Amino acid sequence: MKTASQRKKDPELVRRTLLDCAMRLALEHGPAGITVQAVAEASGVTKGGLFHHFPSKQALVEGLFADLVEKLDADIDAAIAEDPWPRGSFTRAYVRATFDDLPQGQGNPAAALYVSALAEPTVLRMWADWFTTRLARHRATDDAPILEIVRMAADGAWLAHLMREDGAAVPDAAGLRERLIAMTLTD
Amino acid sequence: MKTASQRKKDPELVRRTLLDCAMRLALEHGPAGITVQAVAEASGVTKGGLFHHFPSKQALVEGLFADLVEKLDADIDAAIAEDPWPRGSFTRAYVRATFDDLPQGQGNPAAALYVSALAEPTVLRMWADWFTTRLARHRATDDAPILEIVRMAADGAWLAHLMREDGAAVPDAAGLRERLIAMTLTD
DNA sequence: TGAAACATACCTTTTGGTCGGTATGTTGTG
DNA sequence: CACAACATACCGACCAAAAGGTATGTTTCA
Repeated sequence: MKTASQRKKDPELVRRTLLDCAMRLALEHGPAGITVQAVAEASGVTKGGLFHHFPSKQALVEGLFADLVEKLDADIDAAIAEDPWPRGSFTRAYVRATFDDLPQGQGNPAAALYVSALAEPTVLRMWADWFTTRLARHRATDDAPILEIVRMAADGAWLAHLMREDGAAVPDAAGLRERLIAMTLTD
Repeated sequence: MKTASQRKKDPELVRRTLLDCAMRLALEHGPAGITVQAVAEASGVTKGGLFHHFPSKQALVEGLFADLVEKLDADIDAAIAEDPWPRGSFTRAYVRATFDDLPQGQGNPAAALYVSALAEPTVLRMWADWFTTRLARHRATDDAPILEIVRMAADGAWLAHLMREDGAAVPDAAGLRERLIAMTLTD
């Protein structure tokens, strides 16, 4: 059986390319930058090709969102698994997942998450649902008000990162990260 | 001289109505909801009328942003004036301005600020400029890392508020507010 | 009366989306 | 193994609607 990369047509790769380009466009030009034309063109595919993979633009945005959430989920779970201290483990993982993606040159999944969510009201509700679900799961270890503040500060961090049009990282992001993590341990 | 409210035609009021409706639409349907057609219609004015007040859509969004920033500036300055303690006074004012607008039924200026900024890249830069300017002005009193964290947490607060499609307030927003303000004083 | 404050009508481009066709695979059958 | 039969992946042209914007009226106030 040939691997996907050896075949001439590789729909899985095209799909991923479409999602990647959609994310790039969202980060570069805001939510309005996600147009089927632009995404298809950037992916080297025609509009018809795009609509073969995603039945509508909303499905595309939802697919992008699902993709990013999946990655975020994996990152968080991995970070929790490595954390020996139960209390605040989810909050620390959330902070780590947010900041680790931050300085990467062109791709900031956490920021793209919000940008895509703001593009479609449907996705905004999906985002809210993910949050409440995940919070409920870790209520036993991450219910303290201080931890909530830390998580909100992490959100504010990539928001600040969004405002820098040049890819310049937030000054002393690493120090900020450590400080936030430390706040989850002094409880 | 008649006051504005007594005259039949009141361009100043129309202008404000346009900006208010633009904000409402941005909060309800995201950045994409702010179209000249929708804004004009919601304001009881035709497109031509809107283009009389704002030469372009970008000018409208920039006007909305300027309006919100002006209000935010006033709120912050007022809060600082009432604050007897210099250290962290700006951060406390920022927290207060953010949270006081939060539970209001339909208008959340802080959230609208970001939503409008995301609509046009130009406005995003204006937003960043305002932030750096304001930060530079209060560097003497609000430069501590803890204060930065508090401000970022405030940003995260209205972000959480954005996700609740129903106007329901964030649970225990008041408690959160007090806790954040307390954090600026334990330095 | 003349300038400001609007309305009406129209234009261009872009938007998301459809539809028929074609090339490329995959699968079943002798 | 070969070859039909089918399914998948994609292209290209077209479409109706909505987008932002303009040009020319008509009304209202000072």
